[in-house]
Amino acid sequence: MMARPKEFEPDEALDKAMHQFWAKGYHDTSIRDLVERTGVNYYGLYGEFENKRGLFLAALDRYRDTITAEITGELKRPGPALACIQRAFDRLGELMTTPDGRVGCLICNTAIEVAPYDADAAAKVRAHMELLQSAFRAKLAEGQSAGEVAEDTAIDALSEFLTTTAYSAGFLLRSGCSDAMIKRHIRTALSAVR
Amino acid sequence: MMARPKEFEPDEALDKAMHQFWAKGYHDTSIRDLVERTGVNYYGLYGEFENKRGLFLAALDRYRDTITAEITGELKRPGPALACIQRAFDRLGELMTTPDGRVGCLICNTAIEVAPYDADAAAKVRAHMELLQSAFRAKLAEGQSAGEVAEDTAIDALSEFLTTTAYSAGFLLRSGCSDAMIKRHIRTALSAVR
DNA sequence: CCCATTTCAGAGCGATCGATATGAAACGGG
DNA sequence: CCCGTTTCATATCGATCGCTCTGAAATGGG
Repeated sequence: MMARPKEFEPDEALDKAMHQFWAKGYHDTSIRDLVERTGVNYYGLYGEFENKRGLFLAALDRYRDTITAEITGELKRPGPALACIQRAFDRLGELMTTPDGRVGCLICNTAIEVAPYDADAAAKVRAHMELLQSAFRAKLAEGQSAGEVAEDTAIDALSEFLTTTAYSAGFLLRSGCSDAMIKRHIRTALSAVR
Repeated sequence: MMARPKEFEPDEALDKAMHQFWAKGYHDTSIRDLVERTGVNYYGLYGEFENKRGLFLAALDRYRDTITAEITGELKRPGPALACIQRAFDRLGELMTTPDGRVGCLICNTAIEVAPYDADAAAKVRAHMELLQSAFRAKLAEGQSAGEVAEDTAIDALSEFLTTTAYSAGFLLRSGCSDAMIKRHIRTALSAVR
């Protein structure tokens, strides 16, 4: 039997909630904020997700599947490894400013604010880092077999460094550092690997 | 005329409050938490500092004057610039783990959690970055006139990069990254400048 | 030895938190 | 065209928030 239909699209709602958490963090975002921003009422939110924390954890997954996917997408495109990696960092820089402002990276923010006291959030942060690292690693390995990355390059260490550098960029951007400063930081950091 | 004496030392109380904010962040620390941790009651806290936010801002200053002073102190000691800078990073790594755990850097945490929505906190974060940068810059200039740092080294750019790298370390430590991983990150980053 | 003054300990304030309960509204099946 | 079911919109819950107020306790001066 049919009944009254939902008036919201779960993915759209989750996307809006994600942006709210992204901009304001976990503790400074209230359920009322989420109801306002998503346009979904309490019943809908609590029915779709278990509670505030469940919605937050789902938002972290949504971030991985949309925002982070843009970064790893750049790394999966064909072409020279170094140029590709540079484009990934460029894209990263673009994605960290939204209509809400210079919000940085949701995973970075979560790592600082929530992860130390929430094992599930911490696990998602860690998984996210490994996802990013494996994307860098794959591209470097591809570049190596194509002969454009030196045979003796330590790919594991390098992909790890690229990952930590990407996270640093997210942190610095939200910190209020200028785009120019961040660009300099990344350029200097990447110069260590060429 | 005299009256009942205070039963707490303002600096001690501020120090304990600082550690609470350092570990738990601003929004997840309640006044009751602060009363418990400092051993100072509401009347004392609100008399000494204006309110929760005032106490927090005072804690940021306290952090600069105690913790950060340890880092800049290393940079002010005589000796070869590079070795000195390395020691400063070592000290930094030590200071970011406290009895509360791997708490990272209070200024980094504040930059992420509070600064985007609190102009005063943001100003303190910025001032802190410049403090650190000028300490690096002074040491590099000293090393340059001593002939151990190349004459054509761009000291401004380098001190800026050392600063952003130091902040990155604070971020990575709280993120749950292993000490080994952070050490590798710093070593790789610093290799860019030698 | 009382008194004015300050601090202490904690009760209590209105506001807001996350979460739930309630009644009206929107459907399709019989 | 009502009925069962689900969602919508919102009132409401107990708990906790930042903060203030209240009486008791602790001081030194007169």
